[in-house]
Amino acid sequence: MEYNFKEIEKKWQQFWKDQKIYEVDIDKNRPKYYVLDMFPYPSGAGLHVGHPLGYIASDIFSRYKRSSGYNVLHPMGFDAYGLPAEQYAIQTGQHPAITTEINIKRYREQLDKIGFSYDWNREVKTCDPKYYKWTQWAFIQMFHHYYDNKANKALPIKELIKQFETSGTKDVDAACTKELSFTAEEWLNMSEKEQQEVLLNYRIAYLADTMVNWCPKLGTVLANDEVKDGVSIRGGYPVEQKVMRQWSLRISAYAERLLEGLDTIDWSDSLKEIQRNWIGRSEGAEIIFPVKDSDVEMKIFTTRADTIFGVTFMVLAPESELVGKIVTSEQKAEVDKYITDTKKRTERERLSEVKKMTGVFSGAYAINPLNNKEVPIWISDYVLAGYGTGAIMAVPAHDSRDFAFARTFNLPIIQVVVPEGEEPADVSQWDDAKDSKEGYLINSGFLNGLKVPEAIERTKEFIREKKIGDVKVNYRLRDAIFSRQRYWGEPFPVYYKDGMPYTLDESELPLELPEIDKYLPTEKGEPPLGRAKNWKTKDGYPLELNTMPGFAGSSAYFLRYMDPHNDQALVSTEANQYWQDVDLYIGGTEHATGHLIYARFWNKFLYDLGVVCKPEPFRKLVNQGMIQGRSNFVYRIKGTNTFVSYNLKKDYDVTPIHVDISLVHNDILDIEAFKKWSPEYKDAEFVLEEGNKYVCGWAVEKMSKSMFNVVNPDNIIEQYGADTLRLYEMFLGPLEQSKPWDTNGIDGVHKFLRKTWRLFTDREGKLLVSDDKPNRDELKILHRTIAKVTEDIERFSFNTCVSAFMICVNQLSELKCHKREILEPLLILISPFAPHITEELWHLLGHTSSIIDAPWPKSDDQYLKDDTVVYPVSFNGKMRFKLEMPADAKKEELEKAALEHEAANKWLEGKTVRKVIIVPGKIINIVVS
RNA sequence: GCCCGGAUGGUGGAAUUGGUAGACACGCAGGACUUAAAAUCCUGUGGCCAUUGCGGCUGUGCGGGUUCAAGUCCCGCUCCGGGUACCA
Repeated sequence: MEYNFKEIEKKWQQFWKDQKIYEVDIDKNRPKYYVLDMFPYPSGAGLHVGHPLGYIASDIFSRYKRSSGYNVLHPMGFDAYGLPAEQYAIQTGQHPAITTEINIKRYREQLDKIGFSYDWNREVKTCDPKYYKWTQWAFIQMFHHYYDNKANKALPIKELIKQFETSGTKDVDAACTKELSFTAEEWLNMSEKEQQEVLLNYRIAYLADTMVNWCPKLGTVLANDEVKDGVSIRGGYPVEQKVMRQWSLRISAYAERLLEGLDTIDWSDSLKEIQRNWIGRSEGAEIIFPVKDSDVEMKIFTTRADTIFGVTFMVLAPESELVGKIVTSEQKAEVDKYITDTKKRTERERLSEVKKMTGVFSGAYAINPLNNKEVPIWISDYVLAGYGTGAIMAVPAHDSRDFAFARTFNLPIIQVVVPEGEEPADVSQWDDAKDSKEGYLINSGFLNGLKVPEAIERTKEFIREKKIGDVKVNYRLRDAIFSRQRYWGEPFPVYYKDGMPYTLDESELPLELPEIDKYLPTEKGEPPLGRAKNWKTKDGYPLELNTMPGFAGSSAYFLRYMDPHNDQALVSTEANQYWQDVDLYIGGTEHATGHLIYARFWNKFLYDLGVVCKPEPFRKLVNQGMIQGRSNFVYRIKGTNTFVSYNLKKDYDVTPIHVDISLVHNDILDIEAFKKWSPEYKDAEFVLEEGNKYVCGWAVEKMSKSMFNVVNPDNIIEQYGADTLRLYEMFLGPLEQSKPWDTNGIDGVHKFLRKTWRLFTDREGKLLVSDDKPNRDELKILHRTIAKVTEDIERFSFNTCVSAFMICVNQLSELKCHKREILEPLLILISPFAPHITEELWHLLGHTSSIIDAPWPKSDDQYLKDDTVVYPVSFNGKMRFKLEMPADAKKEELEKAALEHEAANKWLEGKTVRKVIIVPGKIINIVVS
């Protein structure tokens, strides 16, 4: 009987399902281990071979941990809300819930065929009301909490109200949108509406007028991580800046904790670095510059307070509130025009014209508090309203943007830092600002002669003494815009009374997404929910029309898996205490600045509330590399329907066109199939090369439908089986590396499985396995494999595990070893990688329970050591011959044996031995000259 | 620009702490079995030179260095990939 993967895989997948093998529960007698995959967004295209890479790795690890005695939680679900389903709904009128359900079903079928050990009983879908009830619940909690900087955690907003009632803002130190100042009396005299407005300034989930990324084409605002290079990540549509009243989450309050937490978790350095950059902590000073002939003060943030004597002008962001207060009547017209002009520029235009400086003089002057000099205040969009105070002191000599601005508008430049080993230079000769990280100060009054770090300290002291500013830490991380003007997302549990937002009572959750007639904004320009009939509370108050963004549903799903059917809480204390946190999270690095920040924030908030017991949700995180596609091209001669083969194309003017890789084998085009592929090519003609072949070009690109290079796992499974797919994806190379999909090596791993099979049965299907005692050689092969594979799984080196299996099976085949004592442990080792074939053989050996619960074999040291060591003997570092010696040979014996070996003569002749280096068990190196 | 990765045969890759570079697999070449094919098995396979034999030289992107010994460590570059960018 040959290895029949089709029958075997179907049979055992059914068995696992029937026996509920993968369902887990709290078991206090066993340690827990939580292995999580980033759940997929179920797109219409289905899974391609890139998706399962991480899933296979995590599945191997889960099975390995389970076999090692852990109670393993390994769940899966679907990130089911999102833009593509809604865009599709707009085009077809089909309800996104229907397409989403169809796509999920297809994903599920594809996943099931690969043989994953998911506990599907714990499946979550973010669009399921039973699930999003808890997304809404968390939002309500955020609405009713504020961030207390003294306690350094979220506290109930009731506490803040109490403080307002007794002492106003006097002792309040809370994260807020705008610094407010009022007395208890003033607070008590405010109307309810005014009080609510004040509270929004402190709530962790708050509504405020903020500068947002507005994408007209998608008809919605986007968060910072959803925009790149001035266009939306989904769809690539232009994005502009606009002030809108939007929900935001005060994630910036957690910036420091999000940064510090990185030091406590086991993530790749690159991922941590991306998050650190995104959080963007910078230490500096806030300094107040009074405005001349006015009581307005200009507060600026700088990391280089020491260069303050080099300030020759100030710059305000066009959006800054100060602009209106300081602009002089003579300059007003010009300033207004500039502001209108900058508003019209899209984010993309701003970015593409980085080098071109624009700006306008405000007419006002600021006074440098250190030397009392007057400097002009300019307005320019190179200063961002959202960072720091939206105003800067410009030091053109040492900042290239300020330098460019000064040159454009002919403003003076004063050098204040001279780099080590240089002389003060003539600034008019410079073509860029001078680096000022190291050096000493000049033209700087009391700072003259000081080194940069000393000067920074002195300036800070001075600022504090004179009370003209303060030392301050700034973060780049902005609050997360949380509203989307979209249909297919979680509704906010919010209604409006007198224009102010209030949350629904928890008992009214979930607030279900209503049906609407069209998935488009209303005529009045309201979001799609404006079309819903009766979209109001039972008391008649209108409900929020925005929905939540994609990251809402994925921010706490890892907690829900711990207790997915609980309708009383997001997660019970008992379940959370047991499962605690994710021990291993595998997923792509593309979520570094989105999901992985939001989820950490969300978790920390719940930690502050005492809902969860761990401050960090993902203890270890491994990024799997991308599997890229290998695309093929045909070359059409411009203006014709004639295609020219790859090696002849240089003689023609051609356009490369992607061709579906299923029409190409080893880069040779199947011409007939190509003609049938599209009516456009029915009458195509071809210029062929030698052998009448049409050779295609190729490139490694992203795997995507539009490139016609998608490889579907179902086809591979059909041809080779799931076990081969699993092994091959691992064999391809290190998990974390990106690599193009190429089926060239797949025969090798398939052959390996057949070879493994043949250790157990002969051609007729008769079991060959015997109960004979294994000899030392066989035990050595086994135990070395156990040691190697165990170690390699622990360090996520799955590709080397596969080669270790191959070596082991090759050696056992050579020895014709069919002994149970060897083969049984070997099966267990292979089972996490190839669960189906090993389950079949396991049962053939007479077992009746699943191999997944067979205890992981332990290697025995006595088989790992050899009695002898084959020493490489080198002369001056070059290996010349090998010498077999007893493992316990002394250094002197080794030296003697090496020097007396006959092969050594040749290398010793006419030379003097200077030194002999012996590393026992490793190497002998003889230094001669 | 800045930050982080990476570069090893025809190909994917291995070498975990500085200690035999190229494991394992693909591909290729030759052979066995077979009427034939498939399947399977065996041999060879970095380059150059010598092949009558032992063998020798060279070789991990480039240039230098440390060391008895460097793919691995240090310095300087080149190229590729990723992140980020008027962040003061």
